[in-house]
Amino acid sequence: MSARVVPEGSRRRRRPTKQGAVLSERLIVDTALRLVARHGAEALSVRRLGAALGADPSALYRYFRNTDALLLAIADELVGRAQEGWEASGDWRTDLRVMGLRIHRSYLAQPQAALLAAHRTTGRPHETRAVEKILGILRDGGFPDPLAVRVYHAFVDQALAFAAQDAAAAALPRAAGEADREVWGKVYGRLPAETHPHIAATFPLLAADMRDSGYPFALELMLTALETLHPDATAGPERAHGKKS
Amino acid sequence: MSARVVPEGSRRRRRPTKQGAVLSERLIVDTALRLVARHGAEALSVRRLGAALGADPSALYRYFRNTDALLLAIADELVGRAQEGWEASGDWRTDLRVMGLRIHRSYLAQPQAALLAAHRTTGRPHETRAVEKILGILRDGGFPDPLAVRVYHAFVDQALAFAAQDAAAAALPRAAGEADREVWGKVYGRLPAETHPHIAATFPLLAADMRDSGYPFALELMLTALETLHPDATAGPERAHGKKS
DNA sequence: GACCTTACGTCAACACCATTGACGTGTAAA
DNA sequence: TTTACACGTCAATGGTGTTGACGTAAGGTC
Repeated sequence: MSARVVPEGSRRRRRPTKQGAVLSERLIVDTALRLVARHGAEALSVRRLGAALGADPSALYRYFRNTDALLLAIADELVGRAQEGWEASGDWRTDLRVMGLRIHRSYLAQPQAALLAAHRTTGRPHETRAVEKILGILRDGGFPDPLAVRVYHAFVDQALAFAAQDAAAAALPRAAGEADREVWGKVYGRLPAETHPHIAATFPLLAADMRDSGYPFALELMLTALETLHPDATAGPERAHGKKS
Repeated sequence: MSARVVPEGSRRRRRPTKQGAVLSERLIVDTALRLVARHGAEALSVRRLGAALGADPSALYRYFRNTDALLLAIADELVGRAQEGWEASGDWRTDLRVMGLRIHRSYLAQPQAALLAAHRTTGRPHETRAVEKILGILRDGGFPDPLAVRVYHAFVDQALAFAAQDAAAAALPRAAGEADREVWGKVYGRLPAETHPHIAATFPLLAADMRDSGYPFALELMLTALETLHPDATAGPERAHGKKS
């Protein structure tokens, strides 16, 4: 047994592999992300990652305790990427909308890792920074603390839940994903009006709508509702007052 | 190769296994659910399920083309359980609310299985019936078809996404789950106001709110927004100042 | 420049996984 | 009673994550 993993900070010996690669936590995470992006979620296995790195698969265990630890490292990277370059506009509607879509998009870019990350609380720097930002949008936007907190919770959970949901669809093995999509034509398209009148009546609309994620519309609905809950609900929309943060 | 699976309707020979079990689609799904409930999602493998049934693992392939088909059958069972005994009240707000909470609850009752199932489109009987019901609530409630379809999509995805999200938290290995919950006290509770002013200012509220699911509030927000979008919105609740989309 | 310690890449093995083709038994229909 | 074939079983294939043992070469020390 023994502790095979040496913490990244105290690494000193950097021995190249037989094929000449010099491994590092960073290189492994990046290679994994490239592998998934290029060949799909099911291509991410220890053996394949080893091959892509030009190293023996078991070498990875010198850097990560197990594949779970590797996926978490990848996930943390995603949280960071979602915030990269974001700046507050000062209008809470805009800021929430952009932040929600950013989270959703960034997770979708790496479905496999997203699935693992979306329901964990890591407490790592990227995550706390994101929490701080969203709370800031709401409090600076004029929501009183108790409401801001409830809204924060619903907003974040919804973004993460949809991200995971859509990521799961994207991470499905090719065959299973196609099967799911075919169900719409093969099953729902052929339900008779006698037994399923509502489906039969709206089928073309349904089939078209279900192709995309439901998140953008769900997000708009949430923003609409927040408009009515906001303390100055009577005031107009566009009013970028002084900002903060 | 060849078609090993005989459709459930036309089964005739029921030969007991060596250990005396008489297999059926129903028995297999029920056993799988029991297995998952008892030993966690990772205990669900063809081999273990075979053992639990008292049959050779490969016997399952006489009933399901592959493990994916089995998963879909499990998923549909959960959908069915969510609808059991439901009756329309005639008020679309009430009906949507009840339906959403039912789905959420039914999935949470089997967190491990829910995780495997919440992301799939099965096209099976229970699922189509649920789709028909929800579409019916919206169309009978007065939403015009194009809007009804969009709302249906957002509503269902929201319910399933939150269900999966909360199921995931409930299904986490005990150690990992506790670790995640501790993060709130150990990390978020100790962030200094200088670097994370918003978190520091609202921490007690945050820690309390994050203990429960965000779904009920998110669902209310969606219903509030739908009130605004509904054709006879003018009568609506107080401060819905003619927002349109 | 020689020596020592040990990090870390490699190898081989283990236990598990899903899936499939061939086989033969016993059931149910004729 | 006979016959056909449904379906449970067996064995094999090629995948997976993970680990213990091993040796080599890198880095620090003198």
